[in-house]
Amino acid sequence: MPVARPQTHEARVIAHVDMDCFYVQVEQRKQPELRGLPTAVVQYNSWKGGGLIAVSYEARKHGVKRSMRGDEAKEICPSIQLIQVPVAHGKADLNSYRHAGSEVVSVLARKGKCERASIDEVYLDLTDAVESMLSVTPPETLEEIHEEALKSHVLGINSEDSAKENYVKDWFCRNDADHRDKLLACGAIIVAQLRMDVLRETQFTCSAGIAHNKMLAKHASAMHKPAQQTVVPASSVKDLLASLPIKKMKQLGGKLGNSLQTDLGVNTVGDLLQFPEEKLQERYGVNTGTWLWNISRGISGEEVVDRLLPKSHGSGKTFPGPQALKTIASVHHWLNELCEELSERIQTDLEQNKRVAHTLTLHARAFKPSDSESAKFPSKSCPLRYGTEKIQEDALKLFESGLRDFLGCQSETQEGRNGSWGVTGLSVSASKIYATPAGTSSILRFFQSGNPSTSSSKQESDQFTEGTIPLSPSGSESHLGQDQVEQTNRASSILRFFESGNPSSSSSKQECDHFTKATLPLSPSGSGNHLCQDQVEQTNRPASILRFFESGNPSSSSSKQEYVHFAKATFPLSPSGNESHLGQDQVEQTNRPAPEENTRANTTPRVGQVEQRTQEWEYKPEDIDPNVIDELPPEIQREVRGWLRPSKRPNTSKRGSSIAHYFSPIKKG
DNA sequence: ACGGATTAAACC
DNA sequence: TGGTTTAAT
Repeated sequence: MPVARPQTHEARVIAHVDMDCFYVQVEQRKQPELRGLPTAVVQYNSWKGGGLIAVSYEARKHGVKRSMRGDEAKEICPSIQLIQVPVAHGKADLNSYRHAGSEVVSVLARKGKCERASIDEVYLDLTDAVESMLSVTPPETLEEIHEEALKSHVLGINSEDSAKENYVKDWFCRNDADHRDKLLACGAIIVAQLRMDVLRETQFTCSAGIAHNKMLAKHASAMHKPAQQTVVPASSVKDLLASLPIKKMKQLGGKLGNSLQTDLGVNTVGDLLQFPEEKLQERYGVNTGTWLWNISRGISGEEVVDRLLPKSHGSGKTFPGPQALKTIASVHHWLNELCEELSERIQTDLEQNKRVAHTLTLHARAFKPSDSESAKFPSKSCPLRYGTEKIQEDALKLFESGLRDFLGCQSETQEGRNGSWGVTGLSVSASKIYATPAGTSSILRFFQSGNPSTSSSKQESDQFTEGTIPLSPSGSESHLGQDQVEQTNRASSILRFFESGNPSSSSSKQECDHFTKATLPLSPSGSGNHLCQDQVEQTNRPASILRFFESGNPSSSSSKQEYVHFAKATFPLSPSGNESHLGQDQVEQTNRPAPEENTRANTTPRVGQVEQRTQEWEYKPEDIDPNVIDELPPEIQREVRGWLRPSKRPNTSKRGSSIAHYFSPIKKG
């Protein structure tokens, strides 16, 4: 499964950024009075208090863990605040978290290559940014390094707690430093800045790891949480891996890791070192064997790919035990719900990112009387046609087809109650998503209003566009009033401090602390600094990022507002200069390109829509299907002819026509 | 027959 | 290719 990749000769600087209990933070931003309290996000409140999917660090200290039931959590930690995941279409609705994740990506993508690894994690390749920093302002020339960077944990440097800052600073600024260490030091400074940017612009804290490859960075980011960062110098890799349990290594959490333990007696990554590459290869194959040999030495050539958007969208739901669906009608109902959500998501993707999905896939889990365990419900896929109704129709067809396969020649497969098959899980997903050509224009509008043929789908689509679903995080931060200007002025001193350049003067630092304390009371009682307190105890030195949340004096009643305004008002002041007045909606745009970054597209995407820098696919004029062009409205035909060529019509047995299918992507180059 | 809902990617 | 399997969060 893992694939060995050659390592590039040049030393890279890779960061892994991981949001701290992300869903909790999202909910706490919506409801700031929850900040500092033991909090968990829970879904499906009905049964045993629902299942926890995110737990705040305050709650973790009481032993609350993910995948616990709400009831258990209450027993262990009676004061815990349980927040329900929003529900839409009769199922958990993760849109607000997706959106928040996009906000974060928008900030982090400003330096170097950025890969969205999950809803709350990204990898960054900072090699270029570091190289240029090193050539202009290497750490030893900086007259001051920001506190947050100095709070980095650096693996392998020995230090006493009291003097640690100095150790880190010394490590950063050593003249005799290994070149690779200098690279990492710059990386740490850049990452600290990015994390502060994230906090300032989204109100979320995150943790990070900085190392020479993805694997090491990933491990590092988890070592000190929350709101801290960890550096892995090459010299400390060996010790780090020597004691790392094999199952904790990415890709080894499952069967392969088990096999390593039971078959080879390997319990730590270090234990792998004694096996010759050939032995590993003959047991696990060339690829996996080589990969294992490499990772045990901290070698991993896996590249950070520039991808800010997901490659597929899915919507699913389980129907455990007694809830199993036993009639076609009930399957039909839930399929419709799932398809509705999926349709909305791909529609949004189209509108915001100009991407078109090409494949619809249905997965199901089911049981039947006869052979009780082994048989699996087959996945089925087909060309994806835009429009909720079409998706619903196709998904049902796929299900029925799958059910026939599943039941074989078993007797009753028809309407109404049945023998006793039951469906315990359903999901639909959209994949093979390609960017449409950069040129926007009428073709997109055409897509956006659904399918050409049916007027009903157009209606639906319009309806949706008007906002049946909340696409922006409903929450405190979205309303920014007329007093924005005032706030902007007010925040200017903070900006100077936070803004990357030079946190030089000590006066500006003071100003910042003062401001922070005066305006950021997060808890009504005046004891709003639980998070910080906890951290102090735990680490004995609160990161300055945590202090951001500290509230010395919950002074004014308007303080909460001020806080929100602060966060909103400061971000648009990126050094780009062209700050026109933003409407309320556009305030949410956080990812304008930084000035020095010329590699970026010139669009200014919104949050929730994330800019793709590289156009991996393009459409060629030869791409049009002559059978279909006539179905297009005349004014569009001209345009389409410009950049499409005919493609084989997928699966002619499927009736109906999806415009999407007349676009066949051509690999660039 | 509860750790749910997603995502990704390798394999055949 | 589509469909299956593994894995991670």
